[in-house]
Amino acid sequence: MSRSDTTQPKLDETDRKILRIMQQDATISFERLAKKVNISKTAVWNRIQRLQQSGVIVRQAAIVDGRRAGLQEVFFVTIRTNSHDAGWLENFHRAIQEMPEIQEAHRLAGEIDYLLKVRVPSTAEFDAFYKRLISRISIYNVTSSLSMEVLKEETALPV
Amino acid sequence: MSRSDTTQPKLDETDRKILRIMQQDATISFERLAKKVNISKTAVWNRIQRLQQSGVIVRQAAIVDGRRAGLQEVFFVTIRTNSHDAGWLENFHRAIQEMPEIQEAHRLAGEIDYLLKVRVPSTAEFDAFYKRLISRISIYNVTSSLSMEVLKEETALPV
DNA sequence: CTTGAAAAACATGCCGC
DNA sequence: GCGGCATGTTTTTCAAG
Repeated sequence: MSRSDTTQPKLDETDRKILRIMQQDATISFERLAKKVNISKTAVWNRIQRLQQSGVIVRQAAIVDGRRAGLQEVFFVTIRTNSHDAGWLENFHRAIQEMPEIQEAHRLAGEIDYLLKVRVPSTAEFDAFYKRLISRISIYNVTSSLSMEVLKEETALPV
Repeated sequence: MSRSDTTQPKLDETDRKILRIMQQDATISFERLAKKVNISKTAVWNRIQRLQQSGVIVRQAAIVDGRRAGLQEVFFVTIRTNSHDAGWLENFHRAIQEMPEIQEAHRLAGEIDYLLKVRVPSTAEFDAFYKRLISRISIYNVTSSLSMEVLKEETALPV
């Protein structure tokens, strides 16, 4: 199952401190990080190594401001479907992975089957995206909601 | 307004290449990055400096796997309200910023007023969060949907 | 924009405790 | 587990074409 392939390494408070700091600034040197969490440089190095190998730290990345990078609009797309066969699913999964405008895709419990977060340069571009989406997959019911205002968009997790 | 305080620096194709690479791996050295985008090390350095100062690159951060870090569950919370006065808004905004479980918050056009993405260790923890939320703000209608499966969760934007 | 140089800061691995 | 030392690498600034 999609939920079971994730082993959970035990994290102590020092690990979580390291994660909190590195989620805000991954350019910090081992030396300064070591001082902040009150262990040696070597120990910090070993812990980060372990956190990376166990997949807790996925990667270190530049966080880009969507609006300033020319991607002004965020839409949320809810999808209800009636075809739940394997072929439809595979097709749907492939479409999601292949369409870079789709930033997030979740299968939900309840009324709505799927929720997508979509980021595009403009509402006109969203319309083009929408047409491409519905031409690729058969959908029973779709609704698209424009985000008028982003109140919070936080990449750092509360570890 | 909340949408107009974002100036948009012009980005050329080299800038976008740099952003694409650094969104995947910010630990790359200037030298290797320079080779990849076919300009000099110094030029890369200057561009990155400019991208950071103009706010296109917000920061460089460790990307953490929520499940492996002990945050197993994702919920989406839709909110409809009937009180739109300034006091309610301020209170709501403060609650959103202060509750670290809330990773994203959007004001939507249409039926739903607000959409929250909430990340918690367990469904029990979500229940506790939910009670805290509705005790802080008066809400006309709320629905919470559990994400059964994360099909895609991409921090890199398609610049 | 480029090359090249140079100092300071840093990463990395090894050593003995 | 720890601290320190040694090596090579990287960052950052600067000069000059």
